Amino acid sequence: MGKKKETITIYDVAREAGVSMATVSRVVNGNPNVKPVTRKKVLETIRRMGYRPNAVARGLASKKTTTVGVVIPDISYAFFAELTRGIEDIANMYHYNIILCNSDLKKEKEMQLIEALLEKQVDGLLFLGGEVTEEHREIFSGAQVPIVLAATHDEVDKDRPYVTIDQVQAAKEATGILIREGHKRIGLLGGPLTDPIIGFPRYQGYKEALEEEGIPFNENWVRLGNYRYNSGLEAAKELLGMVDAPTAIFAVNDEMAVGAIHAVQDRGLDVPKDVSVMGFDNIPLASQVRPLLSTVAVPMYDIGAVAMRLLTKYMNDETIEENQVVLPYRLELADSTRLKEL
Amino acid sequence: MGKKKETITIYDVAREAGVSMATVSRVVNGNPNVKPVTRKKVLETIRRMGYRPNAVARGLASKKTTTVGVVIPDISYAFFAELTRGIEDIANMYHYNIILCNSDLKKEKEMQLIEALLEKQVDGLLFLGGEVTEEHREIFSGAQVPIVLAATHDEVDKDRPYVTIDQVQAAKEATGILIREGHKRIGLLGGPLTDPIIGFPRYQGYKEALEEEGIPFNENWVRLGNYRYNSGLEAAKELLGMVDAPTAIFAVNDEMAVGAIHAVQDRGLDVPKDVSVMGFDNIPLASQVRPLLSTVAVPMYDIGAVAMRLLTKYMNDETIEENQVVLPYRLELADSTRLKEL
DNA sequence: CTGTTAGCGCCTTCAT
DNA sequence: ATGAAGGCGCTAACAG
Repeated sequence: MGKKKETITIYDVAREAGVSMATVSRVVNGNPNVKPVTRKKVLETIRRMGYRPNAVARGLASKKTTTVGVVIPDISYAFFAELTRGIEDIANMYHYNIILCNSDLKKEKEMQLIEALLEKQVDGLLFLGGEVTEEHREIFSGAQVPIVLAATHDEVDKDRPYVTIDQVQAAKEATGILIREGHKRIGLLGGPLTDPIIGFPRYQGYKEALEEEGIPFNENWVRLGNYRYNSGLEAAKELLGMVDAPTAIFAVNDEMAVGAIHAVQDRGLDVPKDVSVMGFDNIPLASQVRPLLSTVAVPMYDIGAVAMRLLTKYMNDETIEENQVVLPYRLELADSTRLKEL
Repeated sequence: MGKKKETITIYDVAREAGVSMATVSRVVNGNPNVKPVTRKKVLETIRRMGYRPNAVARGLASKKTTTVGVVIPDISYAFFAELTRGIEDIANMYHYNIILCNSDLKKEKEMQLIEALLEKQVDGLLFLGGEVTEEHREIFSGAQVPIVLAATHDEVDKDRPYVTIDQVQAAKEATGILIREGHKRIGLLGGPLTDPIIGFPRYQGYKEALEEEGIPFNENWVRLGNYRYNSGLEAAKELLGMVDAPTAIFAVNDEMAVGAIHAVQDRGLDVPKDVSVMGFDNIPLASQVRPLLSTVAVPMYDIGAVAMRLLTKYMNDETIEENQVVLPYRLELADSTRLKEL
């Protein structure tokens, strides 16, 4: 493990090949200004000596690391794992590597991570999923590299690039499905209302849908969870235990929605006959449950991919036409609701 | 975005603070050999100037990047996401960052990624989940940094550090549960038998369990999938359609197991009354299904955490007592099987 | 405790 | 098409 063999440098290769460092450097970097014969010779001695370019040295000299930082709430959430896959695929395609950091949505940790990433001279930064506060804006603006938000946006800095979906509208439409099924008592399994990215907007959409259709809004039918299965299960249990229990439940994410389905079933009731359930996100779980979950299909992979692509444009000084992208979502009506057509 | 402000270096700070670069460096790195007054002064001008250390330069000079490479099959698999979380947490604890790469188990891509990671001078490497071939051994042995395997091991190089579980034994015990429930016709939803890490060993365990108990092994009850939900669903459908259909199914991972549960239910049968189902891994999905899935609880997070911890020991030249760790697993008997006690 | 001095390995003009 | 030389920003002896 980790034998300290003498590291062989570009200089060694140059000497061995009878050329200068500059020439070796050119060959390594695919600079066309090298006579084919020379190139061949260098390439050969590189292989023979087992030379491996030192990207750190290159980074110092060229001021580019071909590495981008990714700050994400929690990779063990299916939603973010999917998104990260999109990021990594595109990064890989453009020959970037990603340094992945979990923030757990802790502001202090986020700051720390961003700082560390910038010290490591990443060529760009992707910030996912959390609220963008004044402190964020401060450190962002002090960065000398492009920063793109994914699955979130900045309420204040209207110029900050981002890629996301229209949360309010999607939640509104999802709720609308339940309304059009004829439900009057529609429960909400929400996230923290202090969460300006997911929790609040989706709650907002729910409320707006009710208002628009003149359906009474009942505070008691709103339960706030933490986006996890168990919180959905428990909250739904409470809802179903009420005398005027809801006949439909809109959960602001799929995990909670599946929890709700099971709460209904555990009570001996049927989904969607007795209670309709609508989710949000369309993580794999949505199609790994019975009945199949109706949900808002969020293009998770694409959000990551598009955000990363946008970042590469910044990093390469390409002209960018649209730096704030709102991706389309789609209602995926399956078996946990009764309406099958939009 | 990315304003090219003049980068301020350690030299600028030194000049401004009226000390030498060395002193600033000492302060930045927490070297105790600095008079408190001096330290304070330096710290102050650092803050005032907004100096941010350049980790790339530091890496070149110190030959340490405090970054480790992680090659993983696919972050969108719950199993690996969980594992990665363990890795990242420990990495973070020891002030390392991780460069995450998805290999999709493609050997060529793996080689490429490892090469790139080594060029980036990672201080160590974690290789997850795939087969270790001769080519792997070659590049591993050429690396000047420690490399540890997680959730896999090397059949040939008996010294290569790893952290995993006893796949065969676990599969054997899982199958044993089904046998002790009285089943004689036990189906297997396996992975590719060419996969020496998961597919084959778990198949092996299944077979051994049958043999030991004198239960007939029937080729027809063995279906190989790709570890995904749908492949489990489809394969189970086939099994259930047979005239001598199995009365119990052992799936070598949870996704396929849940697919099997649904295949049974979609057929109007009951789990576990008509068919028992046993999974493997204990990903969150196992407890987000009805009936709750009985499974082999693999300490995914711990595998990642322990592997990373082991790697830090190598990187810091700590004495390490055990460099090949076989973590314990646990049978988690829930509602998809009938046996409740071991 | 603090300063001086070499590099670390490579890129990048600038000559040739 | 190729070589020479000066950094990139920081760490690490080595003096003092």
